Amino acid sequence: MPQNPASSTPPERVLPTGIRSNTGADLRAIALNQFASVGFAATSLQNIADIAGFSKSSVLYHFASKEALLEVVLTPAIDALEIILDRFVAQRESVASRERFIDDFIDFLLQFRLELHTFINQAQSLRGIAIIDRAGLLIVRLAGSICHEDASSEDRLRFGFALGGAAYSLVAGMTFLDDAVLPDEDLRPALRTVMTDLIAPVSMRNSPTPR
Amino acid sequence: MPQNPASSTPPERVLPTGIRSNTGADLRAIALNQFASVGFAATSLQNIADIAGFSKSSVLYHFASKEALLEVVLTPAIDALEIILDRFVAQRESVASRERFIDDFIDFLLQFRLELHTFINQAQSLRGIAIIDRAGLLIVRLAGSICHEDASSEDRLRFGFALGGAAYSLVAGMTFLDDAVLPDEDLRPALRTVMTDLIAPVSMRNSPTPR
DNA sequence: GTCTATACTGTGATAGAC
DNA sequence: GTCTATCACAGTATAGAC
Repeated sequence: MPQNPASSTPPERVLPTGIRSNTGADLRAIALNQFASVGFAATSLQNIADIAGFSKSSVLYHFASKEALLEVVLTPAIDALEIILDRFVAQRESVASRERFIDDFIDFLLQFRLELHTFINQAQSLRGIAIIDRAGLLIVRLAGSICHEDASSEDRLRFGFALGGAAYSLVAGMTFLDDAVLPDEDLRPALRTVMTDLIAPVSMRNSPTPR
Repeated sequence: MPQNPASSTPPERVLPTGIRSNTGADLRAIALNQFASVGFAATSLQNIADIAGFSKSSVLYHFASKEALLEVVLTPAIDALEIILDRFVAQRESVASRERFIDDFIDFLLQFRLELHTFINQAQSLRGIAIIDRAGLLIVRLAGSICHEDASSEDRLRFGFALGGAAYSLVAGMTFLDDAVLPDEDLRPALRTVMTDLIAPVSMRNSPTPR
């Protein structure tokens, strides 16, 4: 899976000691965890700074603002999703292409679960921030690619369940059900089955929806 | 469906004019909408007051605090869920009882979609608030009743998808896909099919999970 | 690159006039 | 029941010392 090289605001440095000083990356990871768990609005720069062991001001040295931090944190995930979606729509519609998309999407889910959770659960309140709006357009495109114009109510609902279910179960499940957190090896085949049930048949059934 | 009568802090009054003054109920509705759409943390009392056309202080006259407002807003939904769950566990496990539970649960979803969305998406950040913790215990009970101890990873995942998918698709779908909002009449049968696919078979399949 | 100090805004909440 | 005024506090962000 090709990843876009050279993004990130503060470039990684290698100190004379050979130890990588990577404060920017650490802050991104901390911020992502907080955004996903307690929410963007409820996460303060002080909060992030405390966890990192720095002061608020130090955080604002690495990132111009809280919003900028959100942008940097979410961008890799949105980029990855866009690549997957582009590849999917570039192919002729077939069972095989849809299966491949599901596999790609599961890889995406497992790699960017916190980003997806952050975005899906808080997009409404974060409208206007560039990365959020961009991601919103992607979701619309995704929905349009999975559900065609003639998709039934049930088909559209299945798509919503796939998206919301994934965003929820892969992260928030641990809120209540700590033991429900599974290792990725167990998760992958299970996800494959459930996601296939939900979105593989959408708009590919040639039998009319029973009424 | 029996609803518990006489709760609510400020009792409804009937003015001499015959017009019902119902500020408390209005504020609850506004608060619920805001909590569900922009989030509890991002919703300020000023925000609620502006929409209601009152001042912050007036809001705080009706509800002791922002947290108290959340409690009042979520309690009817949690009460309703508890009743449904009690009824389910009181029955002998069977296909019929599970089908009845799904119907009950869909009624619950349609009636309390905003409350469920608020709770599911923000429970993590609202831990410690009584109503949230109470709801969390309910979810654990629910998961335990739907998924038995011997449930597979896939079964547990299906339950998570059912919960997260419902919380997401019934509310947040409108964030991106405005046209995806369906009238309840269309929604109910579609929900029934999808939810049944997801949780009806959990732990009731006697065939082993295919590998 | 990290810190302290500071400015400014907005928040939740209280007291008291009407 | 609603308001204005006020409070203490936390929030983001900036300036400047080290």
